[in-house]
Order: sequence, then structure tokens, then C-alpha cells
Amino acid sequence: MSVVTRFAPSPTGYLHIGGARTALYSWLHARQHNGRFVLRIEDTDRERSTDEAVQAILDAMAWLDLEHDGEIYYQTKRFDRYAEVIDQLLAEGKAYYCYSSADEVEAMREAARARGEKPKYDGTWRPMPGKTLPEPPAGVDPVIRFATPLDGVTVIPDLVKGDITIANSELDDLIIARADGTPTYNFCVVVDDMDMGITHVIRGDDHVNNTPRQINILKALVGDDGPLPYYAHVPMILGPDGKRLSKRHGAVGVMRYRDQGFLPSALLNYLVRLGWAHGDQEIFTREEMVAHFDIANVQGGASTFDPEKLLWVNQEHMKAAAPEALIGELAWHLARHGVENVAEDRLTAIAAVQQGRCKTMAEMAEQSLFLFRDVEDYEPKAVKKHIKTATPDLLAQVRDALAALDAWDGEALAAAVKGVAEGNEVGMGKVAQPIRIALTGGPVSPSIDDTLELLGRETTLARLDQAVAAFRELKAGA
RNA sequence: GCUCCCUUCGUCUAGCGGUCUAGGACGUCGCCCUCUCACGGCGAAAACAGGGGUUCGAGUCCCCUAGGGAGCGCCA
Repeated sequence: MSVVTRFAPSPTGYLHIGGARTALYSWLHARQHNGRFVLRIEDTDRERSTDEAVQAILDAMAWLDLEHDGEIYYQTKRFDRYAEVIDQLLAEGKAYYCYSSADEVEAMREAARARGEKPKYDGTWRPMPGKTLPEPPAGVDPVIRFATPLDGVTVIPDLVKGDITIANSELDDLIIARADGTPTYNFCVVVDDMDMGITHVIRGDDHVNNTPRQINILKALVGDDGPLPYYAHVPMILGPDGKRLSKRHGAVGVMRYRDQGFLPSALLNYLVRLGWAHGDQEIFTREEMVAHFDIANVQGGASTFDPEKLLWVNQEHMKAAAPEALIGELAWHLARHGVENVAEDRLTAIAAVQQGRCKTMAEMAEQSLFLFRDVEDYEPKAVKKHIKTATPDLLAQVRDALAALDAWDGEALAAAVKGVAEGNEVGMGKVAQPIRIALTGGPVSPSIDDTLELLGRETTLARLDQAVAAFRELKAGA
């Protein structure tokens, strides 16, 4: 049977890191088995679902390049189907109307709790052989409950945790349709997974306790011997303080990681290693993930999100990337600083010299801004440290040596600067740092020859002239 | 409270009964390289939660305890 997995977010906010990981695992599992990966929007909660959230999730999936197959399903468009299945269950006596009010049910739960049991609905309205049901109260819209098997056990075939067995007596008759007639989550999921032919349900392990209920509903639909999907309940991701990462607790949307300059491939790489390993390998390309990932090898326990390691993984991806592969993100980050319409070959050249010296794409953009902006002032700290009395003269010499060059290429530029340093019997540091300050306004830039080459002859000479004048004035005044 | 799940260095993990005086990576701390920032190289500290079994032999299997997590909705 060919593999079908799904990612089923509820559109109540952005896609966060935990959601991204289950999406990734589902996507990987489908891809490595030449199966299908379907996307389903679980929007039955009309109160909390928004179109903006749907779009935010779609945007994040697109940025991560976790492509789904076929149309996107929306549960709100399937209400007819749910109604049909509910009618079937009702007709077969596998579901029933319940007229207990929410308050009454709450009282039952309290009573159960008081007895030291798990809070449950007590089955007042459940038809039983030989039992006489109460008279339905007037003016009450009933909910519909699923008649859960009273005894026996339900076994969850779970790929990450192994078989999980739960006694049916732990379960109560859950509501599958609300008083207003709309179906509920645990029911819709079952119908959808069945209709869509899902073979592997990969989701967060906050769902394990729901699974036996879902399996019982499924069995009511397909029979006890009917096909059951495999489940894979992947553990939660914890924040740095060891607490579960949640929206109100440190979890941020995936797109925030883009803002911070992470590459999608790096984020995915970090996520795939969080809870799973392939020997000692740390860095994976997409292809390698697809080739080696194994849902059955996912760790059973929760793991802690480590921003430091993410940074390192990102750096490794930046270093390993072809410069051309980085220009999309580079352009995006530059644009955030108002630098737009940069030619592709220019971006490529910048990426090539910067990719090995930055941890993030945001940093790369920032460190490259000097190429697009005039130097208006010089960092006081840097000036104090590196601009000495002899500096203006040295810079003037550099300027002349560079101006005399026929070819503006790295080798010649390096030689010219080195020549000035040697001619004056000073270390490279005495020359290179002032050049940096002159050209960028600060003490940090790529190697001097790369910096000069990227900046180009005209701009370099102009900035050198500007700096010589400025520093002479500074030293004269001091 | 009840049910289920989890537990190897600070963190992510390797380990699938003997090759473990427990390996790798991030981070940390030294040293080296160096025109800045990075990179890189070398080295160090750092873990099998505790207790019982099973076995010739346990990080690896079983049980208990402790700790952590999740669920117990007319939310998903």
C-alpha cells in the first residue's frame, strides 16, 4: 500500500517550531516512500480560526519548501460528509443523542473526581439493552455522543513509542457533534484520515490520549478488522528552561527565524536532528534527510530547543551553500534595510566572500551594507584604537598605490596594501584596520583584498580620500 | 486524583547484552593560526536518575521509586 501522510494544523496562529517539525517528519516519510503528503486545515473551530492564520501557515510551508500533494482540504468544507457519517453511526446504534446539559456533565465529572476516578460522562443517555432512557427534556438541543466500547482494550500501533495499550474503561462517550450540530475534532480527524487514505498519522504526542477514542470510532466505521493507520507520536519540544514550548512560552513563528537570518535548509536540518539521529552525522542536505530519516528511530522523550546549535547549523549551511543559492535570502534581508534591485552577479559576489564569516543571513546583509551606503561617520571606538598620527599618511600612500594599479583584482590589491605596510616597516594591522575604518566606517569587514575588490576602484579611492582628509583634520585638531 | 508517555555529558544525541576505562556535535575553558570579524587546528572539563532483579556478563531486558511531560472540553 502506498504511503500517505498528512499535516493537519489548526489555523489559530502562525506555524511554530513544533508544528514545523511534525510537518517535516510527515513530509520526509511521504517523500522517502514515494508517497503523498497532504495538507489539511482543521478549521472546525470557527471562533478561533482565521484566514490570516491559514495564509501564515501556507507562507511558512512555502518558505520551508515542504510541498504538499494535491488540493488543500478544509474541514469546514466537509460538513456534509461528517453529517452523513454521523447519521450512519446513529442509524447503526453506535452513537446516540445526549440531553445532559454542560452543567450536569460537569457535575458528573466532579463526582468521578471525588471518587478518585478519571472525570467522565456517566452514560445517562446511552441506550443499553433493557435500559429505559429518561424522557428528553423539552427545549434542549442534544449533543451526539459516540458509544465507546465498555470493556476491552485499545492498542495504538505507534512507530515511535511502540504499542500503547489503554483500557476502554478509561474512556467515556465523547461528543462527536455539538448542540448546534457541528462536528468535533476527534470525530472529523477520523473521517478525514479514513477518507483521505492516510496510512501514517504523524503528530505531536499531546495527541496520544485522544488516539484510542479515534481508533474506536474508526473501528465503528471500518469494522474491527478494518485497516488502521500507523501512528507516530513525536515528542514535544521544550524551551531552554525545560518547559514545553508554547505560543505564550517562547515559541515563535517559523517566519521569525527567517527574520533572524536562518536558512530554511538549516532550520529543517536542526529540526530533523532534534529527536532523531543518523549515527554521528550533524549536517544534512534535504536529499540526505529524505534518504536517511526513519520515523521509527525518532526519540521517545521530549527535547530542548537550543538556539546556539541552530546558529551553528545555520553557519554550516551557509558555508556549504553555492553562493548563488544564497542570493534570494540575501536580497530579502538587504531589502529590509532599504537596499533593493541589486544585480544577481553582485549578490553572488557578496555572498561568496561573506558566506564563510557570518552566522546568519541577517548578519551577512548588515555586514554588507557598507557597499551600498556612503560612509558618513567613523566609529569613535575604532578611531581611537586604530587611527594614529601616522595613519593619514599611510592611507594616502595606500590610496596612491591602489590608484596606480592596472588591474583591480584580489591578488594585485593584496600586494599593493602589503607593499605599503612593508615600505613603512609596520605590521599589516597598522594598515588594514585604518583601511577598514576608512572604507566601512567600522573595524569589521571581509579580508582587505576582498573588501577592496567588492567596493570597486572608484568608491574605494573616493572613501580613502575622504578618510585621509577627515583623519588629518582630526589629528591636527587633537 | 486518574490514565498514558518519557529519563545517557549543561544541550542534541550514538549505543539496539560482551568491542563502553560510554563515542560524536553544540556550548564552555585553554593553546595555536591571524589584517578585523569569522573560519580552521589541537587539547580539556562534562553523562548512563536511584534501587532491586534476570544473566557468566546490563547504559542496553524486567520491576519498583523518584523526577519530567501529556491528556482527562459541546478546543484542536
